Amino acid sequence: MSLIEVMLDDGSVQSYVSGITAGEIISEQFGRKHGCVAAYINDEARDLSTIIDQNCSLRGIFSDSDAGMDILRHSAAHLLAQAVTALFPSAKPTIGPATDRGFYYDFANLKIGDNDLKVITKKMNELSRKNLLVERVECSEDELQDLFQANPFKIEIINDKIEEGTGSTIYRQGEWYDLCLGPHVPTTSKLMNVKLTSISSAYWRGDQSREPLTRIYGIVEPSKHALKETLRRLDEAKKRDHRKLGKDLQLFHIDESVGQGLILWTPRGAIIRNELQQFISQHLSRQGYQQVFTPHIGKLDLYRTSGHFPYYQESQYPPMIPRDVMAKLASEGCDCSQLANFLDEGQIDGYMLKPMNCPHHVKIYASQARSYRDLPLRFAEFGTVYRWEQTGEISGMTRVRGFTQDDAHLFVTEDQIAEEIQGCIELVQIIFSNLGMKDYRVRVGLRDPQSEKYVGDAKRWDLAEAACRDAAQSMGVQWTEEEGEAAFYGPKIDFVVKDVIGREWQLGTVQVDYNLPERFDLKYKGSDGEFHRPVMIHRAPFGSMERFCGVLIEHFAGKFPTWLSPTQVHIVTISEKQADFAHELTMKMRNAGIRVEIDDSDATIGKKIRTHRSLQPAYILVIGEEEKATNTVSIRARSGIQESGIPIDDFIEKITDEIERKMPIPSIVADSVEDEAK
RNA sequence: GCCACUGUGGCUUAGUUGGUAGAGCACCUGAUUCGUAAUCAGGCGGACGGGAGUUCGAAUCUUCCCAGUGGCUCCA
Repeated sequence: MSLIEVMLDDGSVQSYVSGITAGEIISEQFGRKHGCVAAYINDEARDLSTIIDQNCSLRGIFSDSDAGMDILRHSAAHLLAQAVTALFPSAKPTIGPATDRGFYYDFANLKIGDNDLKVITKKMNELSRKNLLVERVECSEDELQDLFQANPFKIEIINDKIEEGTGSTIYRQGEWYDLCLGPHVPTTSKLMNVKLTSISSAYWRGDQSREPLTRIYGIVEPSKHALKETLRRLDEAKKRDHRKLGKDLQLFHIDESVGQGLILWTPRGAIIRNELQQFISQHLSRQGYQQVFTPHIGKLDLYRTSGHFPYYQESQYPPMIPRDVMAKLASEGCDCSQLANFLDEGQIDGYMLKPMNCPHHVKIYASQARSYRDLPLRFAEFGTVYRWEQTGEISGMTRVRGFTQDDAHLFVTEDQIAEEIQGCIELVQIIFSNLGMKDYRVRVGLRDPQSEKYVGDAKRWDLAEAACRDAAQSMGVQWTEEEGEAAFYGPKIDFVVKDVIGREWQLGTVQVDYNLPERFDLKYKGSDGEFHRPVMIHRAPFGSMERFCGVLIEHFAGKFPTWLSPTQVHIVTISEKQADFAHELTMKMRNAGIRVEIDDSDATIGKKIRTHRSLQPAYILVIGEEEKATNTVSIRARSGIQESGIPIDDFIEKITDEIERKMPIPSIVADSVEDEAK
């Protein structure tokens, strides 16, 4: 019996009898309830059942770490597949990875509904309770072929992923086994606290031409308490979903008779949008932007030149063709496919809802002879664009078919690019920091070298991509490069944030474009007397007003800073006797530029508070006999904290200051304490 | 676009095996004038997303369309 030396994670080196398992060492170290799911052996993640027979380092992987949760989730996916195949023997498991919030498993040949989730969960719990040992088994390729012969998906993985003649491992729990590299939790009892959340679909290997699969999503936590907590958090997140809050707070409306993905900004929402636009406009004039206005439509030929119509037809609203042209075509017996051909070939022209503002701005540039002395030229417009998004993709305000970009196009010389990108990024950062949006990532979107969808030559692309990289680098924040995330005309720097349910949305964006100037043959006269080609920079710090507001609603959970609150102050009276005083007060505050709403109805004060707080004004002022007598107000913050006897002028001065300084949190009265309705 | 699920008055929602819809909030009216999360009473309002079908009879079954939700794919 030989001894081996193991270095533990506290740095100490202990001797053990060779042949001990990793799990046994961990149990010695942390006790039996160690909450450990696997271990790093020489920094490699392995099962707790791994036998230690030589000197090594050993570090437990606990379920409170990302790596630990990953293993727990992956194991839960196995348990899910075990339960599903037990209940639906014809279902064929394909793959089942962990995600950063839970896990899923994709099955072929499985048709289930929501009700089945309960049954499957029950089965999972039952299997979990059996405390099945999760065993790793090394198999040769032939053995694998044999074990999975009934499952063509697994066979495909074996054939594709496993090197000829090397074999791999399976994990076995009870009767069930799956092709897997592991590691996994030691027993199924670790997987008691699971919840299956939804059913959806996917395609085998993400390829629409391959088999459709049924995907089951779930979450798992190490303890009952943690599961409950996670479910509660998910529930909380749902409450701040902008689609719900948008309705509750009367910020926007989507009406099916207007159209899918078309936002109707209701008065309260319009205020928020307007404030944001005014806010950015200040910075635009400071940075030397010039405002322009352009129409919502343009001729097809314009978009033929820009490349939008030929390359992105399927994501645009269909063209509008003049009536007389239609009538003539009809009388000639023209069918739809001929019509499409005529449109493609440019034999007939029509109009299109603009998918982007740039062609219009390009035409403004081209409307005059430009000299290098004019550059950079910066044309800004809150321009509304229309895009034919796929039906299944449209969602709330974040993915829509008509939206307003806080757009601008900068026409610059090559050596102005870097500085101008800097200015654009500064705008985004001003917005984000002002609104306290810290949780975002920066992505430099590059072209996918495999794809044909991009316009322009490679040399230009290289230059533009280099410019974006340099700009990102000089920002001093973390950024990543992603191939295939470029616009079709150029690379870009995107600011990406997550919504409450974890979906990522691109907000601010800065894009470098060598192509449109080329396509439209834009020029400026240089100091050398020769014509040169300007470079365009597209940028939208908010991205789209719709998407930005959607994300912002969730960011603030509907509790906007005072300057953005649709109504900043709600005045409620205790009784009819203070009505006159309250109206005077309202007028006084409105004259000071404060958005005030008044309620002098005969409802009880409790009722009024309840009604008005649901609209989340920054402050509610309660006006009773005392306030009237002393010319003061009683302030109630969203937190429920109140302060009485504040002189009116005092309050007006403070709130005006708060609004002007765009304070992120109303702070005349403490807003920090939450007393959520039960 | 694909897969699954959902769709009842402005909002939230009940509606068992098919027999022509119940409620709360909101709204209106009356009473009440009451100090900080819902005063009391009465009333208006829906043929159940839309069309077609099965049936003596459908919100409840079938089918097509529309919209929403969760995903997939796609996102200039």
